[in-house]
Amino acid sequence: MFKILKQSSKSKARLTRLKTAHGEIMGPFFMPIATKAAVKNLNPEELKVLGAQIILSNTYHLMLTPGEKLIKENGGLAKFMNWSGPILTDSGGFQVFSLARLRKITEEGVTFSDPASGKKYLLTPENSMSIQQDLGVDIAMAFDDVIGYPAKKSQIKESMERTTRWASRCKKSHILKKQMLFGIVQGGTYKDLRLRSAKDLTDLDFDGYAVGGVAVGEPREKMKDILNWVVPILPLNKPHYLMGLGRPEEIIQAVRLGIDMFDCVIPTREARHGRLYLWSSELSLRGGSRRRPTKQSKLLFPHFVRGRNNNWYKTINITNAKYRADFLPINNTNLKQYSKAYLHHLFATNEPLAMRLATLNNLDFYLRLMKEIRQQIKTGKL
RNA sequence: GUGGCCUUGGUGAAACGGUUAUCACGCGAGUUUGUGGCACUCGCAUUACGGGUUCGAUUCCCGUAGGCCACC
Repeated sequence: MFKILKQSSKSKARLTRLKTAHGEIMGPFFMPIATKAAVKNLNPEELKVLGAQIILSNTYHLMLTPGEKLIKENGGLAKFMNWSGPILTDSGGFQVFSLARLRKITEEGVTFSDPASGKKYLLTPENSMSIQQDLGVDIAMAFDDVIGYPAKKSQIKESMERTTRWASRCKKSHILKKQMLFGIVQGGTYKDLRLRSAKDLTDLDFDGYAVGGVAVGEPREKMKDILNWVVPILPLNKPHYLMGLGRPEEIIQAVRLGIDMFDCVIPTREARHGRLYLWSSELSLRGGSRRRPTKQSKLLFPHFVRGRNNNWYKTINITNAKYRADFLPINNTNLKQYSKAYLHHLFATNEPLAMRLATLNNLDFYLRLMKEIRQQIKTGKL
């Protein structure tokens, strides 16, 4: 099911292959986010072309609309949305923490009301499992209790221990054999809590392990500490998933610390606000100095393994006035045929195509980044 | 031609003669980490022009320019 094809000698990075019911995934990999059964502005065919191997969707959103039963009736989430590859769903633990109103946590589960309708719902480890099994996804996540930062250690401990008890209940009610189930390590920024959580979850024997409760307001440097504590005591022969992260340099750092899987709203959400992720090598390509395609492909992938700085990529805000008359291509990969000035205009006039092109750019960047990471592990550079 | 009303950022509107001229949109620049496209932060004005009264004028008076309405 899960195989490590190569272990880096320079770091804890590994080149991996994960077999799922809907196909194989080469890791480390990034999952574009399709919260409500759609990656915003793109269709599944385009995701394939971009190189997406798997997408992430949400228990919380789909149970509210259209309801998991309807999707089950339609043959499962993949068929419902016409995506032929693997899907991972989040359990709803994070969403009831970040989105729901009037959240009440008890040992049984979480009651909350949907801000849109006002209706009350109950999410428990058992029905989170049931919903994810109805959706028929390849990877289900255990229902966890997420807590923000800062919080008292006693509260973090309580939520971590509850997460472990819930994980055990998830295990018991998970009967769909072809679906993998991942546990989620909690414990905030405390080493003893993180270690406890990781150990207890390992004892429950999951198909993969996620590090959760990161990027919930804690200082950024803490992430490295957390991964340094947790990853070494997770089973080596299981996938390691860092939930919700992150920026390109954070992903590379996490890969070095042994993480195989990522998801993040950054590329798609920021695209909708006009922020584009670009390779620095592309920005230095000025009009006039045309290069041959063969040389260009080398230029696109900088040796980001060297040095600590992040100047191998840049972000620009295409809505900035300085792009009004910038007739250079948006990028030199999948959007060479459109100029920055055109995209600037699309944002200025609020054309739907604006978000679409920006999303195509950012996902191309993220998925190429992952491809490059795999290549560099393969060739011993990372 | 005569009389009346009017002129405040890019746009539309506020401000009894009294702090740094307010609000919305727009524009300019940011924030965004297991997704609302939401939201938030910061910046953007010689109050049409020229005079006068006053301790102090967007506010009161006179003139000029421009706009709207009515009448001959």
